[in-house]
Amino acid sequence: MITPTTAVLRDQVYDRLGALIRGGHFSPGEKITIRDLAKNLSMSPTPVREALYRLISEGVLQGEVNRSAVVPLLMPEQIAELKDIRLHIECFAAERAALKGTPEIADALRKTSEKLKTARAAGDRRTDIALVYKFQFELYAACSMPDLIRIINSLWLKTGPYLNLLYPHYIASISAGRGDWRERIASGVEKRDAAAVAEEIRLDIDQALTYISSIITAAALLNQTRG
Amino acid sequence: MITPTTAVLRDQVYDRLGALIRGGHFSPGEKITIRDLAKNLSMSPTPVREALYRLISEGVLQGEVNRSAVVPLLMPEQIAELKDIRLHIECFAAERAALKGTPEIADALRKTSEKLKTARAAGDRRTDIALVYKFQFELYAACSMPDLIRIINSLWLKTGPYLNLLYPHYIASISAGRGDWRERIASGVEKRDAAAVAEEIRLDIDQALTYISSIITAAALLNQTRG
DNA sequence: GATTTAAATGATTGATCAAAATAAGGAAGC
DNA sequence: GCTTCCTTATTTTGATCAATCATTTAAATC
Repeated sequence: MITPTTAVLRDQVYDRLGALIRGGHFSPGEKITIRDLAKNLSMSPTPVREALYRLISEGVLQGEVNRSAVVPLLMPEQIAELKDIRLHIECFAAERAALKGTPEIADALRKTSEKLKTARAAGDRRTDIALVYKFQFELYAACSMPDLIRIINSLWLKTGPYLNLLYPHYIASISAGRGDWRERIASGVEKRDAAAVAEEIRLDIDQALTYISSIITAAALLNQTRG
Repeated sequence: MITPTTAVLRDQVYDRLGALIRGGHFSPGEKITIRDLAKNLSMSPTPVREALYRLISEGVLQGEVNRSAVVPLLMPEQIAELKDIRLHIECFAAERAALKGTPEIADALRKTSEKLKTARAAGDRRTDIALVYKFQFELYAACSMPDLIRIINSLWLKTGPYLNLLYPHYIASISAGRGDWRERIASGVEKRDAAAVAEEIRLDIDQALTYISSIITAAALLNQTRG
């Protein structure tokens, strides 16, 4: 997992918060205050504020001027935008990664995929989500484009708070419907079949974000009815 | 509007630095120190450090731990990566923008293009570069995808320090060779011809960054010879 | 040229300021 | 009498600053 223990406090905060957000530990609409977080992490407010500033500047968190940071409540249109962007950028990264694929990378992907199956079978959602992230970024890292990885990372942080919506129904239906698509990615990397790898990524992003969008829409309708 | 300047100092610093970087006012390899900049801007080091942190986290500036920020010296491979990413993302944005095009947007683009011609004819490089930026982001803004705009903005900041290399030779040869391509973009937006608009953007990015890359390579060879 | 010392510089802290959210109180209206 | 709304005071909280600490660069000395 990508958690380099940097000496610099603000980066530590950024990494830890990022892991929490990616893991779906924050709910949309949740408020994050500098002082509370600083107290929890036993440090002064400054590094915490700097980490939050970075997340806000990336659009991961939302922050009005002189106000707390909040996890954004995304509308279906914003989910659609994220889907659109992720489809283009991640399929691109997946293609490039596949073209530079090696047996070693394919093995690493298979190993991660196996661990993921184990965690999923055990119902360990935390590990599950972490390994989903690990698998995909092991793939993307193969394209050796750090600027691109950074962009994708930021996009994943934006979808992070909504990942919980996928469990358990969507996840179950997917493993029933699409079979072992991570294995197909691994073998695609082995064979350097860029189109096949990109197509698997495309399906994953498309289906997952479509599902999330429908849940959000349904919830909005329900709230409207309630009043 | 009374004060278009953001109330928050760190954002002011970020905006000002960003404008300077985009305008090519910083040279690759140039060092930026917090205290100097803070003194120049008459403020304490804190907001300056936060703005620099943001630029570093975006990959616009380079910063080792506990070291000053420097404008990165890009190798040809890194320019190639930037070109690759920009080609994919900006062509995507251009297509979407064209699909949502209106006569008003086309008019605005034409107006900016005319101003650009005037500045270029007058040899006003500063205005020239600013208007090149304005034109392209007026186009991209039409797609109404704020997350995408943010990504492209960060990519432009990375190429900013190398824009000066395009003047005056490349700029002259382009206006001779490709004619009024910005007018073709404007009319493409009018006709909602996504493919045509994307193709013009593709050519622009491809040619400009290929040129920059060749200049860097040539300069590196020269330095090597000198020893 | 290597080692030690001094200066420069970034990171972190705690204090202070300002703005916003919240709580409290009271007046007006039903 | 009760509620509602507005005003005011208190508290919370973010931004900024200045001081301190730690590290790195440079300067100086041997």
